[in-house]
Formats: sequence, C-alpha cells, structure tokens
Amino acid sequence: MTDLDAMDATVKPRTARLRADASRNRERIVAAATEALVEFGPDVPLDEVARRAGVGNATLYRHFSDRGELIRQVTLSVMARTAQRAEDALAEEPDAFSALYRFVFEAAEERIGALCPMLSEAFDREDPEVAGQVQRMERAIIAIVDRAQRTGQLRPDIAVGDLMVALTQLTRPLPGTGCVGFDRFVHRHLQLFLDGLRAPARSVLVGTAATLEDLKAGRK
Amino acid sequence: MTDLDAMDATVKPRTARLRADASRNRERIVAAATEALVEFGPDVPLDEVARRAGVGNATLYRHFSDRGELIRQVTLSVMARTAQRAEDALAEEPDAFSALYRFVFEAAEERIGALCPMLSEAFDREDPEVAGQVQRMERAIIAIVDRAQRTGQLRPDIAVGDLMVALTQLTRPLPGTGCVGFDRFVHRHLQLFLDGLRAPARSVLVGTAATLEDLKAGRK
Amino acid sequence: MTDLDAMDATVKPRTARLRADASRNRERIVAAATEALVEFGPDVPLDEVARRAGVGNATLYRHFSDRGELIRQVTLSVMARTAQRAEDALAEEPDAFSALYRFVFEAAEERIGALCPMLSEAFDREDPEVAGQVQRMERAIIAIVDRAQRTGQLRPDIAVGDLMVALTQLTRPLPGTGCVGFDRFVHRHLQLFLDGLRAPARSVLVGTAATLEDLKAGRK
Amino acid sequence: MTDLDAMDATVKPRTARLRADASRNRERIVAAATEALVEFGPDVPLDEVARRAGVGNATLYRHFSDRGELIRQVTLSVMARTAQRAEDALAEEPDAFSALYRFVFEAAEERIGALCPMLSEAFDREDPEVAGQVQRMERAIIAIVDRAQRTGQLRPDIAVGDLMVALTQLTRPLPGTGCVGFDRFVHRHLQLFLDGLRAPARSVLVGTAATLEDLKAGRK
DNA sequence: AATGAATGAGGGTTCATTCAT
DNA sequence: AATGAATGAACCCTCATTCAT
Repeated sequence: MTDLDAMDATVKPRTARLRADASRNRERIVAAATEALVEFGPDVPLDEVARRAGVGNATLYRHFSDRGELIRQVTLSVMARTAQRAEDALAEEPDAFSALYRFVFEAAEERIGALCPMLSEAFDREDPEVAGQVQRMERAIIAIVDRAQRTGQLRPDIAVGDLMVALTQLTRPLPGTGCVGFDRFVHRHLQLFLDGLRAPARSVLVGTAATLEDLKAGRK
Repeated sequence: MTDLDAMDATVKPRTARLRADASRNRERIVAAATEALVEFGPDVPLDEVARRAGVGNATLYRHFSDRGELIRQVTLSVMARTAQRAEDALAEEPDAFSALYRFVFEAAEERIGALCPMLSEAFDREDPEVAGQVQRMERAIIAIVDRAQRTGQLRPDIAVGDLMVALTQLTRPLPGTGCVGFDRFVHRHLQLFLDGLRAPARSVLVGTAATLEDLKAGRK
Repeated sequence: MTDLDAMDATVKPRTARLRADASRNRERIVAAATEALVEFGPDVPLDEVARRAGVGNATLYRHFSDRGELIRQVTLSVMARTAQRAEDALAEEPDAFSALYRFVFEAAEERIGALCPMLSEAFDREDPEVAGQVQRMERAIIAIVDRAQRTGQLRPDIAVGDLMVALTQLTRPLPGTGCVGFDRFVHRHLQLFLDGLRAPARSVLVGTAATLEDLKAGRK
Repeated sequence: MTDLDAMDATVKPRTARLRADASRNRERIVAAATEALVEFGPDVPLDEVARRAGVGNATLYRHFSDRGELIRQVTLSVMARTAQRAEDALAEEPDAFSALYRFVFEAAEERIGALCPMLSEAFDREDPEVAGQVQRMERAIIAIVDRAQRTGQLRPDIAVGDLMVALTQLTRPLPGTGCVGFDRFVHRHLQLFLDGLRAPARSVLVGTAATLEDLKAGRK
C-alpha cells in the first residue's frame, strides 16, 4: 500500500470483493436452494434451483463448483441463522420453556429442514467451517434444552437429537405440493410435539436420548 | 359381458385370475415397492424396485402400466392393512387411548409413511378404489379418535387430519439416506407426539382441527 | 446339467449369451468407436459414436458402462487384430523386411491409430485383459523387428516403440476432415518412413531406441 | 478513408496502433495459444489459453473475435516464423540436404504441428493474409526441396506437400496426453523420415507427388 | 482497454418407458 | 407371461461467447 493508495478511496480491496450483481445472484441462489432443498430433498435438480433464483444454470456453477458446495453453503447459512435464533431466544426469554418454544418455531421459519442433506453419507461434516457452525448451533440448542430440563419444564429423557430430527420431519413440505395450505398443519404439529416434550413425562420413552453425535453415527 | 360370453364356460372371470406365478410376482413387486418407497422416497428408480422383487423391469410394467399405477397399488395395499389394524385395535383394545396408541405404532410398521405420495397433486384420490379404501381407513381411525375424545383421554382440539399428516411426516424416510438408524428415532417421536395428544391439552392449538377433507382442500 | 437338459438343444447356455440383435449392436458400436477414435482422438463425443453406429446413446451405455470401458474394448479388439496380423506376417512372409512392410500397412488398415488413448493417464494398462493383449501384440511385433534386424535389413538403432508411435501419428486423419483424399498421403508417408528404417542407417539417431515400456513410462 | 480523415492529423493509422500494454497482451495470448494448441489439440478451452496468457477471458475476445480468429493468428505467426526459418536455412546452408534437414527440425521447434487446423474444412485459406503467408512459406520450402532434388540428394518422387503433411503429422501432439516425454520421439521420427527422403530412393512410391495445391483439393 | 460475471448450448450419464425375443 | 434390450428425455456440468462494470 503506497500513500497514493491510501489516499484513493476507490482502491480495490486486496481480497477481491464480489461485484454487486454477482453478490446479489449468489444470495438469491442460496435462498432459492434453501427453499428447494426443503421441498425436494437433497436430490433437488440444480436447474430447478437456478430457475427459482432467476439465473442461468451456469451462473450457479460459477458460484458453487458442484452440488456439494452449494449444499454446504446452504447448510452453513441455515445453521448460522438458526444458531443466532437459538442464542437470542436463550438470552431474551426469561422462561426456560418459552425459549425452547420460541426456538422451535423460529427454526422452522429458518428452514431448518434444509439441513436434511447433512445426514447423507456424501456430506462432509469434518469440514472445518461446517464443524464450527455445527458446534455453535449445537451449543446454543443444548443450552436451551439443558435450561428447560434443569427448571423441570422439559422432560429429562429426551436430547437435542430427538428435537432436531423431529423438527426437520414435521416441517418438511408434502411432496409434490407447492406447500399450499400446509404451514397451517405444521404449527399445530410442532405445538403438539412440544406439549409432548413438557415435563412431567406422560410416558416412558423407548430407546435412549439421541444427541447430535448419534446422528453422525447413524449415518455410517 | 355379452350373452355369448355368458354361455362360454371358458371365459375369463371379470377379475382376470392370474397364473399362480404371475400373482406371486405381482405381490412381490408391491412389497418391494413399498419398502423401496420408504427407503428411497418417491423417486426410487423402478429398476431398483424390479431388482428387489427379483423380476425383470418389463415384468413390472406388465403388472403396472406406469409409476403412478404402481404407487396407487402400493397405496391401496398399505391403506388396506392400515385400516385392518385400526379396526382390530378398536375392537380389541378395551382402553380408548390404548387403541389409539396401538394403532399409531402399527401404522408405522405398515409403512404408512409410504402414503405420502397420496398427498401430492398428481395423485388421483377420486379413483373409486382409492376413495373406497380411504373411506374405510378414515372411518376406522375416526372411530378410534372419537372414542378417545369421548372418554376424555384425547384432547378435543385435534382431528383425524392432524393425526394422519403428523403420522405420515414423522414416519417418512429421511431423504437421501439409507434410513440407517432412523427407526430408532421414529418410535420416540411418535410417543412424544402421542403424549402431546393426551388430554388435558397443555396448550391452545392455533388454527382449527384438520379433517381428512381439509387435506384434499389443502392440495389444490 | 440334467439328462433332460442334455437332450434339449434349445437350453440356454449357463453364461447368458447375448441376444442376436444386442450382439450385432455391440459390434457396430465397437466398429464405429474405432473409426471415431482414430478421427477425433480420445475425447470423441460418445453421442457421435452412437450416431455412427446407428443406435441410441443409451444403448451404448448399456453395453459399455462408461467411456473408459468402451475405449478398453476398442483397444482390445484393435490389439487382437493387429497382433494376429503381425503373427501372420511373420509366419507367412519369407523375407524379414517384407514382413515388417506388410505389417505396417496392415496395422494402418486395422486402425492402429485407435490405440492412441492407451497413452493417456486415464487408461489402465494394468488391467489383466489389456496387459495380456499388449503382451501378445508386443511379442509379435518385436519378433518382426528382431528378425529384420538380425537379417541386417532393419537399422539396429530403432525399437518397437519408435515404430508404434510413428505409425500412429502418420495414420491419424487430418482434424476436421472426413479423411477425404488423405489415405493417398498415408501410404506414401509410411513407405518413406519404412525407407528410413532400412539398414544401413543413413544417419545417427538422437536419443535411445524406444520400447513399448518407455511409452508407459512417458505417461506419468 | 474520406478526405476528412486525411485532413485529420489525429486519425488513427490504418493498422490501428495498439497501446503498449494491449500489444503485449496480444502477443502473450498468441504465444500461449500456440503452446496450448500443441499441448491440448485444437479443442483447447479458450479460458485455459487466457489463463496461461495471464489475462481475463474477455481480453482474449477483445483481441480475437472468436476461436477461428485466434487460430488464424496463431497460424499466421507460426507460418511467418517457419518461412523465415526456411529462408534462413536456404541462404545460410551451403549443402542442399543440410538446408532441408535444418529446416525440418526448426519447423518442429516453431510448432509447425500447430498448423494442423489449417488443413481442416473450417479454415479459410482464401483469406488474403493467410494466402500471403502460405505463399511465402511455400516458396521458401519449394526452393529448399528443389535445390536438394537438383543436387541429387533428395529423392525426386516426392513433393513439398508430402513433406509438409508428414512434418505436421509427426509433430502433432498425441491427443489427450500432456505430451510428456513425447518430444523425445519426435526428433527420432523426423530423422527417420528424412532418411527415407534421401536419394537414392529405396522404394517406388505409390501415388503421385503431392503439392500444397493438392492439400487444398483434398479437403473439399 | 481490461475484466469478472452471465448465459445458452452441448456432451455425459441415468432412468422411465417401450420393443422384440 | 417374462425378459433383456433399446430409446429419448432429463439432469449434471463445461465451455464458447456475450454482457456489464
């Protein structure tokens, strides 16, 4: 950096920033992919994603070298927002079960169902960036669950893995529908499920409380 | 049927009786398709179904004109067995909630998750045979739900539609996985959901109780 | 094999023989691929091969799981025929140089240029079947070369690798042409090259005589 | 050119003079394209050429409207240098066959193999600039060939077309390889070919001596 | 003038469906 | 009736070319 550079406000940053339009496209693709992943699952045609994002298919490939990379980015962005929501809920809700309650509905809004490809064999959970976000999200959700269990509002025989998978399943759209009129069911189901989570437990659960680690193991 | 047909002793019966081996093949294909649908989701390659059934792919097409017809038959067979289970549970379980409880787990065993394509736009629920099975199954489940609500064991603000959709969602396969280690979750989720269904209700549900009719309407 | 089987002339062989039409298609594809490989090189569009063979592209994939497998089969068939030609020339030609001469022109006819993908990194020369044919062909050509060198008709400072590569290069068609009027050149070039190969050597060659082993090493 | 233009002292010269950096880029692109053509063959990705030249892909298109134009420029530059080499060899070598000998190896160095697209149907040899360079190169090579034939060192039954095509063929890159360890063959092949060209002829050539005109005709 | 970005077309491969044995 | 084989359409991905900064 010379003095001349320092004086020039328009100098390009060293880490090439994306052009405005490219950056916009990138975000539109991630958003479209998030929705499409929730709706179609991990095999969603990438052409469909591109179409929804309003870009050519090759543009998608310019930004994401292949399907895995696109899914990775979607996963990261969904996890980041979900973690944030979880942290906020924990920090802002005075009541422990209210925090859980709020988190569940906000996670649904953030399309936590788009994380389903994380469970497939192809997905690399060892990737450092992914591992980092997983840990952040995990910590935040565990904190919510722990607090609600410590206050005696959440049944003690469940764990974060149970919550995450059920949440994903219940928020998945019906196949082949444009999700029309489906959200209306989802809220009811989540609420019923949350009622089932409340302490005191109304039944004895089979199996053992599933953690996020178990999900990893379950893949094999 | 003409008079000539009537006079012909060798005429084939209306429901053409299949040769023993053909009939066996047909059943093997439906069984394989049910499992494969649960495992791979609705996009399972038909060659995979044929392979699992141990027949050539063209044999599959001799029995089922296309993917839709195969799914229709799977749907019918799952519904028939599910209805039977519901009827049995109602008849045999003295306790109203136990009947519901037993039905839910048996429906999972019968792969009620394979019914999810039924909810898609492409599926023709007006088909007489389908409509018949839907009605039979519906009736049996409504009877279970009604009884449990009348005995005050099941919260009154839910309806059969809520139950069916949640049941389907919670037992649907995780897309893209070989479902490894997944069943282990399903039982826990169902139990938690059932706990949420018990009276007294632990929350006030948003929306209105959804009937099976609502599902039809919701599709559009 | 039961006695009944033995009496039944129409019994299917244990190693499922291809249907007549499938077998015909397979051969047409290999033939078309041979020509196309010579003309376009190893990146020839497989759709082009299918078109030339008069089959759909998927038929090509039924017979050859991927490009590598197709190239492998072409390689095997060209090597087999080339080896046969070499063996025949050696056995039938009383004059040592005549045998070499005859082999060179017959190898051109057999499209030895189609072997060019063998030199690419992707090609697996360790495959047992390939290795076998390479060895057979190599032996036959070495025998021809050796005899001509022993009789003092072929210059001693060249080896089979020199011959093979030059033969491939000189018989490759000009790119983008339908080979129109090109064969006319090829014969002249081969003859000139053969004249250069005759003993006594008219120059001292740079480098060392290249064997087929060197070709393998050269890839890396 | 109008009179107005003529009066305008600031008018750009007919051969628009490029800015120094633009001119440098242009040359770097042609050089990179020459090497890349030899290495990858005529289907080399233009992005690869741009990358090697150290410019953006659009810069390449600013200089060369399309692939054909780039190849044309490469062809022109190779021909120009080849012609120069031929003229120098003729002028500087006292021995007639030595001139031919020197030219052949220098042409290989100048990547005369990159001229192979010139022989394809798509290439426009009627283009004045191309025609001019062809003529210059042709004249120089004919002079070399003629002299060597007149001195009785070069067999009389070959013509410049034979030489040019064989030279191109023998120096063409092996398709699909990174040309690793290939140059080592080329020198030997050229030398063997030259030995075959020496008088007295060791065989009777089939066909008639091919001139460059014949190549044009051969394409059709 | 130089460039990063966008795009449509094309080739590779799979799969639902049809055909021929 | 059963089956292996054939096929075209769909999707993935790359690349030549054009566009916008």
